[in-house]
Amino acid sequence: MPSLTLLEIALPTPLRRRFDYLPPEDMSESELQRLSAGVLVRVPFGHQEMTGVLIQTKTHTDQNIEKLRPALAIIDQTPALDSALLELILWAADYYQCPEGEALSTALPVLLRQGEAAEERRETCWQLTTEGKGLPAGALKRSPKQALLLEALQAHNKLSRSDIAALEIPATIIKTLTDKGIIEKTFADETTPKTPASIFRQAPLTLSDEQQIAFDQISFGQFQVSLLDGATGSGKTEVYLQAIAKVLEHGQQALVLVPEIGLTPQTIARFQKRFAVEVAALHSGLNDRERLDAWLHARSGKARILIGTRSAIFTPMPALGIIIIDEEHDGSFKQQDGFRYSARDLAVVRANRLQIPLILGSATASLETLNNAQQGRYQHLHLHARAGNAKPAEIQLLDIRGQTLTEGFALDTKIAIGNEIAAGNQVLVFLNRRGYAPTLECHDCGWLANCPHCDVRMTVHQTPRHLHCHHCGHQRPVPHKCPSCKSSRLQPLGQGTERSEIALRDWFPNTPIIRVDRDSTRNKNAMDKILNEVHQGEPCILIGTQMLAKGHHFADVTLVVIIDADAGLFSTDFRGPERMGQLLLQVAGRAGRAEKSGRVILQSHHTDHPLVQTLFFKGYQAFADLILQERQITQLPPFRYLALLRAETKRPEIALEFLKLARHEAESIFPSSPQLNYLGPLPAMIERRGDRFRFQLQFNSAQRKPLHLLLTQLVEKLDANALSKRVRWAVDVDPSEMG
DNA sequence: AGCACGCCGACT
DNA sequence: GTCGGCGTGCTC
Repeated sequence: MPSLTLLEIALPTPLRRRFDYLPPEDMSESELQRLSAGVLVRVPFGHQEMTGVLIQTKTHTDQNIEKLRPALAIIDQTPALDSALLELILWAADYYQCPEGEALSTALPVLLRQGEAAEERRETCWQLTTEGKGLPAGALKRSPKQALLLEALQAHNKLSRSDIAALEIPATIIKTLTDKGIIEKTFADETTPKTPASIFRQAPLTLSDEQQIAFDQISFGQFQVSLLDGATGSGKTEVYLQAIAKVLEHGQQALVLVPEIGLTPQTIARFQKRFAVEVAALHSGLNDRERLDAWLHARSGKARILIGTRSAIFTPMPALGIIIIDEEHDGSFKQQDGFRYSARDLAVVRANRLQIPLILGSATASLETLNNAQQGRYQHLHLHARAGNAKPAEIQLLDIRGQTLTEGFALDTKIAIGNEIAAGNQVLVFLNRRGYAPTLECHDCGWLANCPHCDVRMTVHQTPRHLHCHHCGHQRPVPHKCPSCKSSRLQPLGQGTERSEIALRDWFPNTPIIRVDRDSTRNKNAMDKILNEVHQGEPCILIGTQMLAKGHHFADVTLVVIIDADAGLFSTDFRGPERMGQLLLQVAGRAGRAEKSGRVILQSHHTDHPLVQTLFFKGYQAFADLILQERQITQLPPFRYLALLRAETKRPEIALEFLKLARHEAESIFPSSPQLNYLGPLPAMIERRGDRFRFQLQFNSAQRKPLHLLLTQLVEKLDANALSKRVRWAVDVDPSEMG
């Protein structure tokens, strides 16, 4: 008698264990033998049904065999995840102390999780119905667009959605003709992908000497991490493109990760213009079906290049030959909830396992990466020259201590903006705070508009006029009278982009003022419209948040104004100064990119602060070295390894009690020592958020290994404790935000 | 996490 | 009389 085969499955629950199932009832023994890890399985779970990932088949279970239920179905015989990727995800779940099932489900496209078959969709097309075919040429004359579509279909038999769009026929016409019974939906013919004669659509550029030297240092076919260090416009992208060309020539695939706001149609177009191979993109603008399609194309090898944001690091690519991470210092590579992984760090692991090169590009590399380069673990490649012979911008630190500011602008700043506009140039004003003003204050009693659910002030917004909490989303009307003293003298306090926009409009009534922040670009295509307008090159003033600093090129901007260079200098988060430096340099880099030379004005109350001085007069490397020295003294990353145990509850005592227990347990596993020590429980930076009180316990270790060991044992202990069920808690390994 | 079951307050 | 509040218990 053959021994019973059981399925060990990881399910998307926070429960840190796997579940055993009997095979589906209709499954034959031979089919069962062929099952491999990574296959998706539909199973009953409690009163629900869910999709899990098969980890292995086995013959023994520690459960009562009577309790096992049969799985419902194997979704697809071919594994959704190949074994290398499955192992990477399981490794990451362990490293980040995240339940396996949760990690696996973050890594899988939503549709697969919902039980959809992992099949490529055939493109929908439209064709003429029998009735439609009976229509004479030149019919439907009264509607030119309808006639055009009819004519096109008479000529081409089948047209896809994009074919029709290319004829400038709106989607409503498709619906009208479908309703009239003239056309009908069908599928595209199965096309065999044609192998392009050349991988190039456009010949590669000739590399500069510096680019060539950098490129020559990249070794293919083996594990190697390169920090490609060069300012915006120094030609990093050309090095990426040629490195990609190299792996494509070997029949391999390339994975490119970019920051969340960096994945614009222009970015994708840049790769498509160069290469004649299929380029797939994974970004937040896609719907679930489009995501699955891009994912499937990468997995089948049809797509040779995949460009994506953070989660694209988990895409199966059977012939991956290189990983490139652009703007590697960007915070969006670390997920901030659920499975708190760092795509950049996992890229190092993935590249190492596959023995392929990884390129980390940045002009303002993270201190972790810089330190790795200094220690010789990564090679450090430099690109100094700015493309097109552009001169570096001239930096002016404007000391605003004691100066009268109108709407946040010093008089000199205002004059400089006016001069630049008069000379026919464009100006960029950077203020990293959206809304009209950070809060509302009562001039008579000092009342401040606090959020009823969080320990933060509510931001005043002007259009539409309301108070908005940027932490929980709570909104309310702006009061006419002070709720505390009934005074009507309520005034907005501080400066936001909306307010600066209004002030600039008032001062420069004949110049277009273009605001760029999350509010002004909320609508689809809003950003494209803005970019088009700016690229016309007419004089204008751009005012916006960090959205302006990342990714977009404004060739005609000759003056960059930074309203408040001090934000971040004294932040509670130890990474504040590092982030400030990266952001300021990025903004400053927007000036003078073309023939025109640029100028940057930084308004600051701390022009003589050593970090500010170093950053602007000695450069980023010196600035980074200064911070690194500090980090070494204060025992912080990258010299030490951190983890946080975060806990939140509606009643503060419970979260606090939970963390006290956690600390006690931690002490009993590893007594606190200089090698591995504990801090807390402490209240989070914003103690109450969305009506929940938040606390955290900090772990600081000289090495990764003991910290990981401690966390694993601690989580197990906590999981077994009843208190843990009454608390929303999570471990954050290598946290990027300490709040 | 979901989702059930289970025992106490204000309303169609 | 019910609808529904969230406490707690379970999921192979």
